[in-house]
Amino acid sequence: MGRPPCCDKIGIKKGPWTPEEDIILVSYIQEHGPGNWRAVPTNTGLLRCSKSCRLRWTNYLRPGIKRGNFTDQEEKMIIHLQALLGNRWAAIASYLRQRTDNDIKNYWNTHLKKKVKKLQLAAAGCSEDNSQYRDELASASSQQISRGQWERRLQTDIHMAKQALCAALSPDKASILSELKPANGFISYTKPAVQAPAYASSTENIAKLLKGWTRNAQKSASSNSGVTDQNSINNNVNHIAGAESASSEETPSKVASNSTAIELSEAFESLFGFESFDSSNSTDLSQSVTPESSAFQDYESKQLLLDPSAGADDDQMPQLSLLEKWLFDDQGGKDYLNDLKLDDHEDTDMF
DNA sequence: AACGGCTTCAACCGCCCGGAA
DNA sequence: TTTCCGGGCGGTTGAAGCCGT
Repeated sequence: MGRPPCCDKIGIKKGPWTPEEDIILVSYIQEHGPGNWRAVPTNTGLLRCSKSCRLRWTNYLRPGIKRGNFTDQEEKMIIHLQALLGNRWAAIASYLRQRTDNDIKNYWNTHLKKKVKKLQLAAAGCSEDNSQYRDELASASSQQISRGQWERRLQTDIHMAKQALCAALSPDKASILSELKPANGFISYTKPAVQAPAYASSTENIAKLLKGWTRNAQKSASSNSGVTDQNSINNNVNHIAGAESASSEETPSKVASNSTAIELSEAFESLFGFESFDSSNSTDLSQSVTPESSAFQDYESKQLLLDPSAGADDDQMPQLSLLEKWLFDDQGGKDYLNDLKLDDHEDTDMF
């Protein structure tokens, strides 16, 4: 039998993506959802390999991506996480929901690596005034302490999160639970107000591209014969934007979920000692901190992309989200902690 | 204005892992 | 059990932009 290869390498285009390709890809994912990347080039006619499509989506077009201008908190977070996890960029990215692993990796390589090196020199006795990051460096570089502290905080905060979830799911909150559960059987922790900007950011990305592209196209109109129909593309973008705004409509279940989502997010927010990195999303659990919740959000995002009203058939859908399963599954939590447990530690005074 | 070195970051490459056949 | 493939990940590359001379 055997499946056909991922891409036949013949006629596969490489290099920068054009706005037209972006729109085709976004339109396709808008309709079918992310995943099954192998089918994307075939179904869209894009002369790209499936990997390239996936990367373009995950690193650039995916909704909710924040680009450039890393905040101090994000910087500190990355420094901490890099010290803790090493170059596991995907793991680090899962704690910074608006950043991609590629973005973080690039930022580390171009900015933070130098900065940390510089600060290590400073900490070693140079007179240069780097007080802003000196403490940061000290905690990040003293890994024996920080790892232990992190682990303890994780354990405590996971416990807090579990308590919050148990409280939310306890019988006397059954009504909340039932309201929490959207038609597809998944509990939505996502504040509805957040979805719209998330999708919008994708549109904005493309709009920005188009803006630049329009200018470039005037310069080199003859060089690219396949991208002359600006109106159709604009229409396409408008169509996408329209679909996005439609998907952002507040549903009763989502509105009902807000209070519990906030309650849960407070537990999660403490996970790393400071609040959500984007103040506009400070209570958005979907911006929260675990790889598991990341997976959950990806799934939820997919569901929304596929069909905002999808999943009316409860019987065919899992009753617990990945996040819930993780929170309820002690072993899973232990495994996760074991992953983080890089060495023994003696510190005891964190809590 | 022209040139060369430096920096940034999107995209590619190659490896690995898990699941399906 | 083995093989194959899709997807994910980290490392690397190279084009484009920036900056100093």
